[in-house]
Amino acid sequence: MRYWLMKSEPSDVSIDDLAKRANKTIAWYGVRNYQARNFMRDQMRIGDQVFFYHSSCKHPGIVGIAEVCKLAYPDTTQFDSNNKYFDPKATSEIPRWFNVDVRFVSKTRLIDIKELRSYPDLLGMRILQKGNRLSITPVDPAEWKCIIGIM
DNA sequence: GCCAACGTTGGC
DNA sequence: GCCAACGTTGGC
Repeated sequence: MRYWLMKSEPSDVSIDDLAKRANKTIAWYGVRNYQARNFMRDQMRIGDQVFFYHSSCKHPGIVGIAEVCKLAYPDTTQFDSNNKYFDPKATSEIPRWFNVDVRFVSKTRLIDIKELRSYPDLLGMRILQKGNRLSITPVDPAEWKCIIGIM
């Protein structure tokens, strides 16, 4: 089982939105970066644990835990010309973008980026590197354990 | 709203 | 296949 950190803009989908959904589940649609796509498509397995991270907002940081509950399949938004994630180069025969489904596990207190930076054991996290923009990043087990420990 | 960092695009 | 230009991300 692997651990991940997945960013979402709370104005789009927040941890509360996830908790309120039917089955507490949502498709992680809208990823348009190949590296992040590959993580979902090639590496994520059912049961993988996810830190749910709020980004591009007033209080960026980890706000909850989710888990992968469905393996990657084509992101339906790529085929919808009315959707902002529409990709004219994608076809149902050759889809370009994939997403997993994630299920709500729990809310946590906000662990903001400043606090994350305050723990030496976490300084290697991808999310803390300058210029990092990847919306999905692996979290190593020691880092996961450390963060769970401070919750 | 600024702007550094980075991924993608497209002309050559 | 290089690389400049461009668009986007995301913390601040």
